[in-house]
Amino acid sequence: MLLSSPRPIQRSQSLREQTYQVLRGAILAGEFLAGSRLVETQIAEKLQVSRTPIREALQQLQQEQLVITDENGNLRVVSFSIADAKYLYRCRLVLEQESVLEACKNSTDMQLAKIEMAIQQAEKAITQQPNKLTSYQLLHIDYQFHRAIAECSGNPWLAMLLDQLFDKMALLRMQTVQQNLKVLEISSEHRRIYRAIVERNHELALGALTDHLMFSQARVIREIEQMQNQNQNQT
Amino acid sequence: MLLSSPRPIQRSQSLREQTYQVLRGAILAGEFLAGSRLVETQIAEKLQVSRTPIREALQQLQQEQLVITDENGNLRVVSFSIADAKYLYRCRLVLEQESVLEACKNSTDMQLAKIEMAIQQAEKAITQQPNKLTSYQLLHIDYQFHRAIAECSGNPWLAMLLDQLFDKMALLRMQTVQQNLKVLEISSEHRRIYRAIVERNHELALGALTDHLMFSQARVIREIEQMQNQNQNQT
DNA sequence: ATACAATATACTGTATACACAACCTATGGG
DNA sequence: CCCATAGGTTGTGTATACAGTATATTGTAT
Repeated sequence: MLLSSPRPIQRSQSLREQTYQVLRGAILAGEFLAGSRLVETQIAEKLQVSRTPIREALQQLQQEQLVITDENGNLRVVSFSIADAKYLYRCRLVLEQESVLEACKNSTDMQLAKIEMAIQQAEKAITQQPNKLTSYQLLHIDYQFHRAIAECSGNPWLAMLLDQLFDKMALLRMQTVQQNLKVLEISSEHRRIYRAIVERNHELALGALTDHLMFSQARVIREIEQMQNQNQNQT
Repeated sequence: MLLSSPRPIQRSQSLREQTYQVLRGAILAGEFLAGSRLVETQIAEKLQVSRTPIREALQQLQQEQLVITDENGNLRVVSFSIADAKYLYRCRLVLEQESVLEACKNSTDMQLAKIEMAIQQAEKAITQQPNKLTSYQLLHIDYQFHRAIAECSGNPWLAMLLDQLFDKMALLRMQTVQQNLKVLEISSEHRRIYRAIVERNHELALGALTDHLMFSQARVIREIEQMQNQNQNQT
C-alpha cells in the first residue's frame, strides 16, 4: 500500500517502523536509482539511528521484494524487466477481476461512496494543480481507487495480495520517465469501471477493468522501452 | 586459487534463516496450538541463540501473517475462521485458474513430467505407508503438485503469491482434526487436472481445478465446523 | 606495468547491555 | 475488606560491541 495509513493507527512510533516507511517511501519515490546498493551502516549513519531498526526495515523490504540480494549477497533496489511488468500485470488482472466481481455483488453504499470519492479527489488534484503533482502522488491517487474496490470485495486476503502488487507497480513506473502519466485517460477509465459497479453489471465492469489494465500495461511497457532506448543511445 | 567453485557453495545458513525454518515448520506442523503466544526470550532460551535472530525470524513470520500481534501487542500464532477459509480459497482459485490456463499454453515436456512426478510420489507415499504419514507430509505432497503447475505458467510472481497462500492453507488444515485428508479423492482430482493440461484443454483443466478446489474447501470447512462443535461440547 | 601477496577497510551476523513500558503482586492505609 | 500504589517481573525496542568475511588498497617482485 502506498503512503496512506488505512490501518487502525497503532503507535507506529518504533524506529523500525519509521525507517521502514522512510526507506519504502524513498524507493517508491525513485530517490534511489534502480539497482543501487543499500548498506545498513550507511543508512544508519544518515538517519542517525543504530543498525538494528535499519536491519529490520531492510529485511521487511526484502521480503516484499522491493529490495533483493544480488549474487554477492548485497542488498539492492529491485529493477523490473518488461517480462516482469507483463507477469505482474497478469497477476493484478486476475486478482482485480475477482475484486470487481465481488464489488458488484457486495458493495454497500458507503463503500461505493468511497470509490467515488477516490475518483473525485483524483479529478480535483489534476485540475487544480496539473503540473505540481509528482508521479508518486499520482500513483497514490490511482491506488486509492483500486484499493477502494478491493475493500468492496470484503475479502481481506485479496486486498492484501493486491497491495503487494501495487507497490511493485509503483516501482515499475518509477523506473520510467517519471512524467507521462496519462491522467485524463486514467480518470475516464476509472469512471467507466465505477459506473458498471454501481449498476452491478458484472460483465461491463469486468470489461472496463480489463481494458483499463491492458491500457495501463501498454503504457508502462512503452515507457520502459523508451527508457531502454534512451540508455542505449547514451552509450 | 583458481580452483574455486563458481556458485554452488552456500556457506552454512544464518541463524536467522535456521530459526525461521524451525519456527515455520513448528507452526505448520501444528506444534503450537493455534493462538498460542510466542515470546522472543523464551524461544531464544529454548533454541540457545540470542534474541536477535529470533526477532528477525518472528518478524518474517509476522509479515507472512502466520503470526500476528493481538490487541495487546503480543505475538500469537494466527487462527483462521471459516470466513478466512472461504476468502483464502477464493484467492487461491483465481490465481490457480490463471496458473492452469498458462500451463495449458506454455508448459514444456519437462515441466509436465514434473507434475506427473508429483502425482506419482503422492500415490507412492499413500500406498506404501498409508498410516505413517503426518498431515504435514500429506500437505507437502499436495503442495508439490500445485506448485509444479504454477511453475509451468512461467510467471514467477504468480508462483510467489500462491506460495503465500499455501502456507495459510497448511495452517488452516492444521487447526482441524489432523487426520481425515481424503488422499484418494485428492489424487484422482489431481490426475484429472493433469490430464487436461497435457491435452492442452483449457476448459477441461479449469473445470477440473475448480472442482478440486471447491471440494477441498468444502472438506476444510466441514472439518473446522466439526472442530468447533467439539469445542462447544467440551464446555 | 602486471600479477600477486599482505594488510587495511567495510559490512554483516550475532550477542549482549540497557532503557522503558506493561503487567502483576503484595503490602499498607482507608 | 477494598483498593491504591510501590516494587518486582517480564518482555520489547534500541544501541553497541565483537567476530568473521568479503572487498579494496597498497606494496613488492617479476
